[in-house]
Amino acid sequence: MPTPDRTSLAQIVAAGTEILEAEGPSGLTMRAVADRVGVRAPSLYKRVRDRDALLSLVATAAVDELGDRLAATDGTLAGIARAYRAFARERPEGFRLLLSTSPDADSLARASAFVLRAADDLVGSAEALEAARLVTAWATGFSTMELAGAFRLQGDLEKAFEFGLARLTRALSTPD
Amino acid sequence: MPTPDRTSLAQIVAAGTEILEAEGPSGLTMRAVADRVGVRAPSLYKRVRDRDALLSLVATAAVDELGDRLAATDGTLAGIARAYRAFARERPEGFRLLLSTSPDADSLARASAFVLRAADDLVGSAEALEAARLVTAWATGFSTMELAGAFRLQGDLEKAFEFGLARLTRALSTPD
DNA sequence: ACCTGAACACCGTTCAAGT
DNA sequence: ACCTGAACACCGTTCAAGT
Repeated sequence: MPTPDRTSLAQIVAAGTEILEAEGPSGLTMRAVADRVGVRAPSLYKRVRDRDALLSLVATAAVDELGDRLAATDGTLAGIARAYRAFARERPEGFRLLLSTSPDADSLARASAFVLRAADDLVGSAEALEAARLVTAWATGFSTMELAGAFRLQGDLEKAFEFGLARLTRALSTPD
Repeated sequence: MPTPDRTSLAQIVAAGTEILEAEGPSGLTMRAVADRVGVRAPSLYKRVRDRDALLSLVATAAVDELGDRLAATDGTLAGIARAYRAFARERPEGFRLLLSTSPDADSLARASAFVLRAADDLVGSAEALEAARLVTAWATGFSTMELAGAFRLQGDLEKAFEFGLARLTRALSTPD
């Protein structure tokens, strides 16, 4: 005797995303997700293998959102870097999750492609990959440390970000 | 009637560090730590407020070890960056923990001072802080992404690291 | 075919009772 | 003064039983 579906995978991932951002990773329990979508915890296992798989899906959703934001920039390295940092500040838990969990490879590749294209425009194809990695690593580390409160020494964080961006852009646009 | 101490805070932190590196953060349970030091879990609460406090102590021990490694370099930005990455590769869980937990401020300041001094030698005191943040953010992001397996595109990671280091060093040694 | 209650093996943490 | 067993409120997950 079939039963009508009372939830869906998309609804579960959306609930997971909202709970993650509101309560942090430890608040993202199977029971909390189930509560939010209106079923009991065991029912989630019909759509998701286990909690780790749910975290991966939430991480993938975060990368997809990041990709959307990068797509909406002007396509320069500076625009991309600023959008990247803005995402980290507005979605701190999603940002941290995507660094600690492996999101879907295609979603990751899509977001990476924007950085790669911007790097290619600036330095040419021979060094595009290395240049993209330089900028991505810097923006990732800057955002990670900013979220962790690791910049304890005094000084203006905006200034530090723009300083880094200016120096990186100049370093990449000067050949050799 | 006093009882002889059966463990110590140092022993608990050391056990936590070993378990973290061997089993990951989810394996670092109060019962696992208690087992390793030879007491029952409730006894740990005589020396540590709760599991979060223990994680902070383990994170601080990791920063201290990082500080020791930075102290053993030649003091150039390149030497420091390579030692930083080596630490992340050899102590991946400790490295991740120190980014997600706030370690002791003094320990963090000590490790930061080596980077700040190297930056000062290269760019002078006016821009030393920004330059140190640029290099630290890059090394942090590079290591984070390397550990996360986020560099999925083909290409040599050693080459990407040395490319980044060379460009950063050049960008910082050229004034303006 | 999906949903549920009950159950299991784990957690972190508290606390009264021992020595 | 430290250590312990017992207990509590939580977890993730499984599974037989319902519809």
